Amino acid sequence: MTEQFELFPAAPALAPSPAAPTLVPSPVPALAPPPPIAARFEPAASLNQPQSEAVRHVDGPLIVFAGAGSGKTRVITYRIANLVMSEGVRPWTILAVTFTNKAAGEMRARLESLLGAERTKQLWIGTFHAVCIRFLRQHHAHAGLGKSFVIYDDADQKAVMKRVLKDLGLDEKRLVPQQVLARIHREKQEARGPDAFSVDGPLDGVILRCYKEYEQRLRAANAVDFEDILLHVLRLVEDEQSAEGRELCARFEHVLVDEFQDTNLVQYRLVRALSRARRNLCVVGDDDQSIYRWRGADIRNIRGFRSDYPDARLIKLEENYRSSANIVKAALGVIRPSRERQPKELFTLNAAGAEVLIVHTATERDEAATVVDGLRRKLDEGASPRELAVFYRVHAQSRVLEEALRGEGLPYQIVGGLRFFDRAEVKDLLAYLRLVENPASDVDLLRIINVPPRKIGDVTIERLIDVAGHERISAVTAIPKLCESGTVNAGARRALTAFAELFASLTAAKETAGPRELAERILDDSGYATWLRAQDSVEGDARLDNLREFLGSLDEYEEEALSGGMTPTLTDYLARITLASDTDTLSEVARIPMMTVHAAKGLEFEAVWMTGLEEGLFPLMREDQSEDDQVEEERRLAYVAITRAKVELTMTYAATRTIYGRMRYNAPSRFLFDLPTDTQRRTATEACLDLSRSYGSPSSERPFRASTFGERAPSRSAFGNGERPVARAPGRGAPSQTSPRAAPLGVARPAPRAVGERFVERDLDGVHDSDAGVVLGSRVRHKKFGPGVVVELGGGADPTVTVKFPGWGVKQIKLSFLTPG
DNA sequence: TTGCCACAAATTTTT
DNA sequence: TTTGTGGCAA
Repeated sequence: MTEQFELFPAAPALAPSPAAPTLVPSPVPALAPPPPIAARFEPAASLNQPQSEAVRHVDGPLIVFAGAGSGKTRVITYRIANLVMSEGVRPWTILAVTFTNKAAGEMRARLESLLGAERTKQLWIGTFHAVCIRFLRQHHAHAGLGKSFVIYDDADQKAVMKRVLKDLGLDEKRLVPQQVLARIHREKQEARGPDAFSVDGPLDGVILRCYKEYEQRLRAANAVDFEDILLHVLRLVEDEQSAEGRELCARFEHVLVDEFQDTNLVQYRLVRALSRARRNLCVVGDDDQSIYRWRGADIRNIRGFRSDYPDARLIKLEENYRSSANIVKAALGVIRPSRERQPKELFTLNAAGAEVLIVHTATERDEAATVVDGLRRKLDEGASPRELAVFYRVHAQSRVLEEALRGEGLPYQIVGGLRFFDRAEVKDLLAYLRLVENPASDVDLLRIINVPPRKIGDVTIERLIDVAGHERISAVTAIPKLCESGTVNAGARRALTAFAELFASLTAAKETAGPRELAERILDDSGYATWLRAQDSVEGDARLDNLREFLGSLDEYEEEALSGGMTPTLTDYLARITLASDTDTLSEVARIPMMTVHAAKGLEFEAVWMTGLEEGLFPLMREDQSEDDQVEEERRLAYVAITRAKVELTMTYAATRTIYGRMRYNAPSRFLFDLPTDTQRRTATEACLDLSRSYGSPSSERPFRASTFGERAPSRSAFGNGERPVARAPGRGAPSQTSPRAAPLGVARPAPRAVGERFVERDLDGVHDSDAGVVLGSRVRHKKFGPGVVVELGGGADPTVTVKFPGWGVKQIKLSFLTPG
């Protein structure tokens, strides 16, 4: 089963260390001799025609539309190998930018086997952020930054913004820090500083003030946020006056950008500038897989590339080697309704393979049990856990799935979610470390000045900030001043002095101790470890464990740095982990990966379970944006998810889903209707059938049942062939895919049953809409309020829905008071 | 100043 | 549902 779709022998498994993902190589030795020009580079595996062209086109701009599973990574790595081996391009003049650290690590691993470790080390490979950090460390002065500037992550940024709002006397209720930040980030992603901020909306004036203040505070703290990392470098390379900037732009003979559809304006301008000397810019991407618009990615970069580079060579990779024909067809069915696409058509020569399985389930628990059954079946067939994957749209869905897997004793790993480095105790320790490294960082001081509790209260802290603000000094240096000023009482003064002494001793220790030793001293001397131990609780112990793990990651980092011939420094380590994500650290351990669809980008699995295929959840809907734009991106997201699967794909949805304590009735996702009928097989679980029976037959006179789907779903309804549902007797009609085999019991299930019984092959007509004919967006009518639109679906025996009535506002109404409108 | 309690809110995706 | 926040008493 596996070989059929195997592209090429698996790349040697290079385990990136969990804490410190591989970044870009060590600085290039200026005197490195040019590599010997080897015999013309011939890739071991054969390339198809377009792939080969993309590898060998070496002069001038190039854009490659690489469909899902079309061998994109192979093209990029071979292209680089070809440049170095056949064209004699010096490795350190090649810059390859990827989207994730993981992708960079994989590319590096593959190149090592093609080029050898030495030459690979000299290449510039990394994410935009990783690469720009390196530039920025070199040219920090141009950006007005100190040498050991720190990177503020989301939480830090939020803390800064909270203070800004407070100090500007703004009401936190009216102006949410996160929203102000979101707006500012949008500005920054489009390379607009406060001076270019256009004041249009009513709140814009205030936001501009916040923006200015925020920027100023970051600068004062010698800190940058994620956008700054790129912006500072952009300013440098676009500065014609700067010799450093000109040098940077002249330095690269070839620039390659992977996942180009997900670049934002700043990133695009960056690569334009960095490649302007030779114009050897190669961008690779797929507009159908653009899923990061919400964080500034501009799909026009890829769609409009040729208007900026009219002479660019355009190559399309349209043959999919990864997935079965049925899966490719399903993916095409989902993406085809998309409005604006670059013309291209994915195809495959692979066998049809199994049909895409669609399972209708009763509840999210039932759904989870279904997934568990499927997973177990694959494992019994001999699949390795790492070849399987469970996807969901939002993290909130993961808990129920986790419980189900744990209940059945299946090993799993959540990818993404709460990052290890986001845990409170780890962040505390990090704050100490960063403060020692960079005493100007006030957010870090405020985070830990009273952690563990050392009797420095809010009042004292406020005074401290006042003093710091007045004197225009950092909060740390303000501590002695505050003590001298006599405005605080003796107790507070003692506490402050003790803290200042602690800080001084740690600063002194930094001179001699490495990062690891320093971290340990912090835990001991600050009383943090003692404090946790004294709590004597499960949580406290878990936190101690996490901190131990953190120390372990420091060990690993030090080891790695030393073996690479570099001195481990705190600055370097801190930058690494701020830019690391858990997706980078998908471990080699045999566990079933579970992740959001976003986290799945760029990965592939033998068998995939997509869950929560329901209107409102996938596609996920927010009210504040136009629906069309949202659905377009959700559609691409579904396309990405489907194309991750090589051999088997299962999609599930639940008739009722309890999320955030509220039960909701969801209609099946519109994407299910877009799947070609001849590539799919539909089933429902026993529980689901019970549910539909208890709600009466599909022909009951509940309002809306017939009309609603007609409204939303395409006329080519995949479900509506008019056949009445017929449940087969348990045990008899088990679909061929489910092996008749006893499954262990979860607590929720009453009695042992054969796995096959869960699935009853049948047509779903009527099941999905018999209970809640209303879908999100359904038009309804109320006697008093007139016509309205359903914005939320409620549950219960007498279902209640939330309806927006023009002129009346949003009301919660029992379904029985509404008629179709 | 701390720690507890009650209440409210907010729930996407991440370098 | 969980998580965070604010007020209050000790």
